[in-house]
Amino acid sequence: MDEERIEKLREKGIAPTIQRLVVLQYLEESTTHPTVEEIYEALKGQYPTFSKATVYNTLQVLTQAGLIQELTIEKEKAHYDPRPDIHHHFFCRRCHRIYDVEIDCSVVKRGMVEGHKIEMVQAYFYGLCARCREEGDA
Amino acid sequence: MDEERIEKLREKGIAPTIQRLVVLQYLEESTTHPTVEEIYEALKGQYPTFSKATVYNTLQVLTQAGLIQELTIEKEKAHYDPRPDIHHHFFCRRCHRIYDVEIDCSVVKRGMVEGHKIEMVQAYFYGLCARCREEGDA
DNA sequence: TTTCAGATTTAGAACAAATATAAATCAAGA
DNA sequence: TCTTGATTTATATTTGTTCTAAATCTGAAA
Repeated sequence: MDEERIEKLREKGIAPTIQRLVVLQYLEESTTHPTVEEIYEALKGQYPTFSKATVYNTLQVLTQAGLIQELTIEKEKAHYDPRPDIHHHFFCRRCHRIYDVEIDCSVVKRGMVEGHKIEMVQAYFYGLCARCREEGDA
Repeated sequence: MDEERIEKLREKGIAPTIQRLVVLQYLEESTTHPTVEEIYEALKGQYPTFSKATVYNTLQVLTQAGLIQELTIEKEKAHYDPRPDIHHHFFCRRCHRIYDVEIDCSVVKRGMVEGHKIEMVQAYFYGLCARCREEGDA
């Protein structure tokens, strides 16, 4: 069950502690791009002594290892995405949902822009999502 | 001299106070995408009672009016760009300079992605800039 | 087993950017 | 000149994040 995740961490030289496995699992099973707060709130029930500092530590370790990625789509707080590969995101100003968005960008593929070497990309679209557009107006 | 800027603010219904004109002028004459701190430090000398709160207020007013734009390219602090139109940015991990980047993106032009209506776009490239690449290695 | 060393977790303090508040100041019209 | 509303200002507060140091865990060595 956790075997895959354990292996994933081991490959990156990260000790597969319970806390790390639990955070990674939660993130992998989520589709909402949760914040630290949301992850912490969701998990503290199951693991009484679970600390918010651990969530911060773990997300940093996983991000640096390239297993997940951090989104700064909201100025106030970071969101986390279980997919580490380059893809884009849409933020709905009405419902605040964050959607993955697949765009085939030649600049990204080339890995260069105006002489600068691209190592990472974050592209954020803001507006009204399909769901909210159907529901109400504005 | 300030006539243009005064007119710019008036058109948006913003009272052209000295503080606002000064912040806008500083931003328009800069190419570094400065932070609140940098703007405040640069201007407080000339205007003794100038307050950091005013910088925050002013940048918010100008951003909402669509006269400038806010960049969340660094997680810790916001940067400001005198150009309100959609264009992209490159952040150098070595020198921390922020470059404007012009990309002709069909998705942006279309104004839609996967059914979502795009109202704003922020695209950030991270890596090693041309200047730093020439200089040293890594 | 027991001991030890290093890594990890934890709680809480500290920090920094940003926002909120409330008083002071300013500007324009009556 | 007076009044009113907007703006600025200094300061307090909030909030997400990082830092710190003690506690805990884990695995290897004795």
